[in-house]
Amino acid sequence: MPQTEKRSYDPEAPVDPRVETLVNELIGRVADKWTLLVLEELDEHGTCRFTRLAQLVPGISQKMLTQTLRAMERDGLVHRKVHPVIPPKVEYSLTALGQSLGEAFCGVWHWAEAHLCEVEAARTAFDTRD
Amino acid sequence: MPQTEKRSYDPEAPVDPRVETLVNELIGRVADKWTLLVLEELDEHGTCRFTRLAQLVPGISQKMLTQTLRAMERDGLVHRKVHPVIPPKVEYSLTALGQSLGEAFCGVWHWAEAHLCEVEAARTAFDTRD
DNA sequence: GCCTATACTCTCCAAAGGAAAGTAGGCACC
DNA sequence: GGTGCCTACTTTCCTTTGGAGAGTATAGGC
Repeated sequence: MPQTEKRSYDPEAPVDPRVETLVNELIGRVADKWTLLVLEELDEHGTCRFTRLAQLVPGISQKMLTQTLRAMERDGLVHRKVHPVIPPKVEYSLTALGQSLGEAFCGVWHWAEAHLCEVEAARTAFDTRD
Repeated sequence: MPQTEKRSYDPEAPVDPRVETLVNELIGRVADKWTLLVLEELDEHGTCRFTRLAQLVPGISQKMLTQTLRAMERDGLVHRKVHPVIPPKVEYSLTALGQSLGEAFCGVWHWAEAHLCEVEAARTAFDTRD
């Protein structure tokens, strides 16, 4: 079966190559393991503080959490609210843009839940075959 | 505004923590920059050979292309057809599972195209503010 | 004076990733 | 018969990224 259509959206797209490059860069930036996991926890739990997020995201190091949050803030995905108190209090929350990305990734979570067994079956088949 | 619902799908989910862990692992595996880019090119161009993919995916090294394709094959996302001829000929194509993942990521491509300008604006704002 | 709590920041080391050269093996050309 | 080509990888070497754990600054409580 050949491709019936190139993509399921935007069928008449000639797509400017510069735009395609930029989109590829953005995907490379945003399709990061930690970004995705942080996005999900913020989407699920709402506003969170640093240490809460560190507990929620399984296996992330403090360094990566800081870096990921900074990058997401730079991209306009999260809002960082600093309360100037002692001890320091910083709250992170999703912006509207971040929430829209979360919704866009919804389909992927769905897919992962739905096809978990298939993937595992494919893995064991691959491992035993070789 | 508090969270009106925890996720936009599966509102009554208590979600087995073991499943959640597995899903997280799978997301971490699949939400990789190179996996995503390879998936898109295979989705867009259909069956491709190794060197063709290397040209299509901007900036990938041969080692990463090999590793990514192997991992995707192991996960049942791509099919690897070897023609025993000289010079060697190997064709890669998406399986049904791979195509379903491509469709799931559709929303993310959509999002990236739609919000590119917002992200760039947020970046320049962040960079000049600091 | 000392301890605590918080959000980082720094240092050191291991793992991942990129560039470029090497490999296998039949085939065409000289 | 030797040389080089073609493709899909490997291998090697080196840079960058990422993780573990300790350190920093600050003010209030004991």
